[in-house]
Formats: sequence, structure tokens, C-alpha cells
Amino acid sequence: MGKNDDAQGIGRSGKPTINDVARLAGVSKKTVSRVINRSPLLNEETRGRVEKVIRELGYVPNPQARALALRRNFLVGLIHDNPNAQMVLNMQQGILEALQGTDFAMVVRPVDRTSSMMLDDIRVFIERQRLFGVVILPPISENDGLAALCDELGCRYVRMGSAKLDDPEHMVASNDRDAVKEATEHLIAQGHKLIGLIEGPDGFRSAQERRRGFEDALAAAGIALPRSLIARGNYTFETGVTAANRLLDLSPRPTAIFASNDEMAAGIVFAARERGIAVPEELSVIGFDDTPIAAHIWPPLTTVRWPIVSMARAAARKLVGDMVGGEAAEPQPAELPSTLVKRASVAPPRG
Amino acid sequence: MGKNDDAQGIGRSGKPTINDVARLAGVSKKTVSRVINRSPLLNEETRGRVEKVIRELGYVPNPQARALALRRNFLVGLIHDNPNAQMVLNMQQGILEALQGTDFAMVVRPVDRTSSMMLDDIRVFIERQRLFGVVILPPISENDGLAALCDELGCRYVRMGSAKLDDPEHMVASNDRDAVKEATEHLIAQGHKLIGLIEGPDGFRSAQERRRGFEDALAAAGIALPRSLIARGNYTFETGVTAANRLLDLSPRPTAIFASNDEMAAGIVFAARERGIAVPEELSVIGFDDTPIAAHIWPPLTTVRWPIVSMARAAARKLVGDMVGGEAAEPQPAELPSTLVKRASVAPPRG
DNA sequence: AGGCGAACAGAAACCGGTGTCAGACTAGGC
DNA sequence: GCCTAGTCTGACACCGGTTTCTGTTCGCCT
Repeated sequence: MGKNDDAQGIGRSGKPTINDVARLAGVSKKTVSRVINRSPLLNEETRGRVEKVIRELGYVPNPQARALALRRNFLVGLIHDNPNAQMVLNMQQGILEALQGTDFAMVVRPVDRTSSMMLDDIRVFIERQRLFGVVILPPISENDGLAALCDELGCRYVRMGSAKLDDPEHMVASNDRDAVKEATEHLIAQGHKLIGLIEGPDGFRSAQERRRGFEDALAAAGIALPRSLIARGNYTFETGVTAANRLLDLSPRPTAIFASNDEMAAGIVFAARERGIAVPEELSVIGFDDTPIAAHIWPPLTTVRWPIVSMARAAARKLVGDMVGGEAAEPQPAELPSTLVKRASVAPPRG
Repeated sequence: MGKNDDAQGIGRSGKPTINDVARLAGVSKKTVSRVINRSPLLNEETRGRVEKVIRELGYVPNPQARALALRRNFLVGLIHDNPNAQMVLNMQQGILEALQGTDFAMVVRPVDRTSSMMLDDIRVFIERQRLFGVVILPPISENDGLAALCDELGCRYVRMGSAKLDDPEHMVASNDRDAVKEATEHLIAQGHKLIGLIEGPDGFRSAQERRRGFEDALAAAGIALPRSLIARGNYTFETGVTAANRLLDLSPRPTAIFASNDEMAAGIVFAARERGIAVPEELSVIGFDDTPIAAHIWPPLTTVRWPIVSMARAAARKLVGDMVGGEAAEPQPAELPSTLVKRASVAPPRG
């Protein structure tokens, strides 16, 4: 259609504005705005014409102006308080994949769960940046106060976690319990009967779910689980070493140990090595997460692969889904499967 | 709707605006703006009065409005293309520490160095978000085209790297060469004479610097360095295994190997373990970076601690330094020292 | 014919700050 | 006392969108 009718092209001094688009398309600003914001009451023919001009001009709406007018920034926040760098980075990757090609960017916000100012800090963060939404990583995703804060601020949120909560709209979870049950059954199938557990910190949903999966498998096999075979760590390598030492002091000694994450599983291998206990010949080990360290120690760890990149992608899509067209708009799953990865840290018990 | 011109406090419906401050302080918007932006031509008495009102109201300028008016967002970007999650996360931590208490937030942008669209993607990223500045991580920090792009876009930048470049204004570096020299001297002091090197990828400044430090130490000790003792990896665990296997096939076999980063050093330990070679009794290993994996494998790795958190903090302060008051405004160093961390992967050679 | 709603134009206000420039007010020189 | 320079301040336009409001045109219904 007619373009450079009367006025020149675009203002000489930079990128095209909404006025340029309106003028060249022969419509009003408001109509262009309707196109951008996918208003439903719009003639298809008009929409097409405007979109054509937008494409030709390479017009991109100024995010700052939109943020000001809409009182909402096109930013999704990533809130985490996580000791595991690989996990956080994988989450970032998943979110960025989902945001690829949209107008959204990601801002990262690590927080300190132990600080009394935490919720206030997050409040300031969300308000100041006028975040569109946030993805909340475990373990802090289990903090209901934070979810309530998001609701109060009108900030969308998706919590990531290890088990489905009541509200699938705000949740992306994995099925840790089933996966750990499967992993434990793998140990049992190898002939292990004296199996230790290093569980995660008290109050963590993931720790609870994984412990339950462990107990499920033992119960199903009719194997007793004395308290003494359960130790607790806080998901760090060092506490894994400590907990492993406690279990390895037992007599009779367990022939296998499941750890609630890979860091602690690496701690088991480390502690065993210090004591001259051979893995997997004298001690089988299974971890959880499948972080790089699992494959990079000797022996490589059998572990449960936690689909965090997919989970993060799903979470981000769930957040921005209805703001963008196409594939992202389709409903995102609330649960993704974890799978057992068999490597070299498991063998049948001796004797 | 909702405006209350009367002398009441603030509109009940939200946070105080610059107009509220102006009205209560009995000055104009512009004067408040001058206070916020630390304008020098301002009566001290007026400034004090306005600051008092700002404090009482808890007023915080709206970042979106400022971004629109200034055509510049209060965001610093982190650009990286890095395989090492721990390093990236440490960088994020350092940057966030420096940004703590300022008006700035951080947005993260991983890029694909191999993509031909990379520079275009980054251009769009910087322009769209109107970034105040970016911190560029190695190895992509060595890309001069990217620095030129930032200059063109009027976006401040700080490159992080392993050696000082010409321009200390845009650089925060470590002294890898000296640190590796010291690490290698440590091996030599233990009595090693047949020392292998697994260097990083071709074209990486860090790889080059670390190799030079290695060569420096050998040359100073009068030890020859045949080509065969040098293998190359690309900073991943897997290539470390491959390179180590090549070196361990040699006869005579090296009694020590220095790897240009910890991932590859972990690969050496892994490969040695596969072959039944005891570390450190039969093979000493030194890595670089001091990532968690260094302390979490057996034996714990002697390595060079790379001060990336401090470097990132310095980089971010250098970026925003003159925008905020206080300590951050003081000039930031262009070089920070790496230090040798002695652990258990080094021992005197046998015999 | 008159009525009605959909689709859009155009103007103006607004979001919450910042730049420009003119004017007021003070101090010093004659 | 008058003029000039320099210091401080405020009115107003502006950044680039969105929203509100009043029309206007057109097609369709009764």
C-alpha cells in the first residue's frame, strides 16, 4: 500500500517510533498500540497493514515507555537462594530459552533465606523493577510468605519444586518421590538390604519427598529402615562427608547409601575414599540432580536426572504465556519426570 | 481522576512521586530532580530541606520514568559464554554485591560465541534494554568487536580477563602468568622434572597467559619443555580426560601435570584413576580457578585461586562508580592477584 | 427510516521523571 | 544607585508509549 505519501520517512535521529508507524500505515497511534498489544477488536485487514509497516520499518516499541505507561516492566525475575551453582545456571538457561524471541529479559536476584530482611528486600526488588513476574527456585520456593507477597504486589509467579502443590497455575514440579523410589529399587534389585539414607535439610519439601520415595521402596520390598540408617545433611559436600562418616561407622556397615543430592553423594565417595572403602565394590552410592560433578568424580555417580532446564523453560512459558503468541501460549505442564541415570557407582554387595 | 492538589500528603493510591516531594518541600519538581541527580549548582540549604522530605516520605524515584527520560536504563548487563557454571555464578555474585544498595539491577545474557548472529543479538539486547553498561566475561571478553560495539552504542563496559590490556579503564584482570609460574615452581620445588601441561583452547588469552607462566617457571629452572609434554583441551572435563590420557601414554611418563583449569585437572585425576595411577603418589596435579570441584574430588586439588568474585565486584564498581556516592566511587584496581592454594594433589615424585 | 454496534480517528491527559531556557535574586564594579 | 555577572529556581515541553473521551463512518437489523 501507499507508503511515503506526504511526510518523510522516519525522524532522522534514530529508531522509528509509534508515530512513524501510524503515519506510514495511515492509522492512528492508538490502532498501532492495539496491534502491538494484540487487542481482539481489530479488523484483520487493518492489523495486517500495520504489521506490514512494523516489519518494514523494523519497529520495536520502546520498552521503557511501555513500562512507564503500563506500570509494568517486561522483566521476569529469578529469585533463588541456592548453594548449587550448576542448578541455578541451568535454571537461567531454561528461562532464557523460553524468553528467546519475546520482549522479555531476565533479572537475577539471589537472596539470603536466613536474613530477616529477605521479604522486604524482595518487595523492594519487585516494586522497583515493576517485575512482570518471577520464577522462584527451591528451596526458597517453599516459602509461602513469598508467594503471598507476590500476590499482594500483583506480580505473577511460578514456584519450582519437587512435588505438586495445590495450585498448578503457580507451580512446576518434578516427581522426586517416584524417581527416588525407582532409584532405591535399583539398589534393592542389586541385592542391597542395608541401605543408608542421607536426607536433605529439615523443612525442605525436596528432602521430604525424596525421603518418602526412599521409604516407599524399602517398604514395598519389606525391608526395615532403622533410624540409625538415616543421616541428615544440608545439601552441601561437607555435610555429605560428615553424614557419610556417621553411616560408615555403623556396624554392620550399610552396603549402599542414597543421598538426597549429588553434592552429598560426592561427599560419600570422598569419605569412603578417605577410609579406604572401595566404591562401588564395598559401597554403592546414588545421588540426585545429575549435576556435572556426578559424572566428573570417580567412580561416576549413578544419580537421578532432575529436568531443571525443562522445568525452568516451562515455568517461564507459564509466566509469559498469554503475553506472547504461538507455541509458548499453550498450557505448560505442572509436572515433569525425573529419570534414573545408571553409571558406575552401583554394584551388587559383596559376599 | 485521582489527583489531590490540596496540601495533603500523598495520593492514597500508591508510592510518593516527585510531585509529592516537591509540594511538601515547597520547591519545584526540577529542584527535586536536581537533588536526586546530585546537581552541583544547588543551595545547600535547599538540598537539605528536600532530602529531609525525601527521607520522611521514603520516596524512591521511579526507575522506568528515569529510564525513559534519560534514554538509559539503570541496568548492568552480564554477557558471558562460559562453560563453567560456578564461575559465572561467582561473577553474578560479585556484581550483585557491588550493586547492592544502588539503584542498579543486573540482567544476564548468555551468548553463543559460535553464532554469526552473536553481535547482532547483543546489539539488540543493549539497545532494547538501554543498558547502562555491561560486564563481559572471558572468554568472550577477548572479542574486540564486542568492545567496539559497546563503544558505538555508548554503552559502558568492563572486560574481565587474565591479563591487563592497554586500557585499564575497561578492564579488570588477574595476573595468571605470575600465579601459574608460582604453581609450577611449587612442582619443581617438590622435585618434579617431567611436568606435563594441559593448556586451554587456542586463541584464549587465559590459555596463553597460563602457558607462558608455565614456560617461565621451567625456563627459570633450566628444565626443557618438549612439545610432547604439552596437550590441549578446551576447558571441559572431557577434554581434560582425553589430554591426560595422551600425556600418560608417554614414556617416560610425566610425574606431574598442570592443567589450565580445574575441570581439566579433575579430568586428569579421573583418567589416572581409570589407569590405576595413584594421585598424588605417582602423579601430581595442579589446576586453576579453585572452583568447588577442586575441593570435592579425591584427592582435593592443589590449584590457583582465581579471585573472580572480587574481580566482578571491582568491575561492577568501575562501571557504576561515578553514579553512586561513597566507597564505590573510589578508583577500582585493574588487576587482582591470584594465589596458590595447596591441597593434597601434589607430592614429591617417586624414586 | 431510524437505531445500533463495530471499527477506527483524533485530541488530550497521563505515566514520572529530565532538559531547556527564561526570570528572580544576590553580589560586586562603576 | 545602576548595570552586569553569576547563582539558584521554576514553568513548560518532552521522552514514547497507553488510556480516555468524543466523534465519525459503515454495515446490519428491525
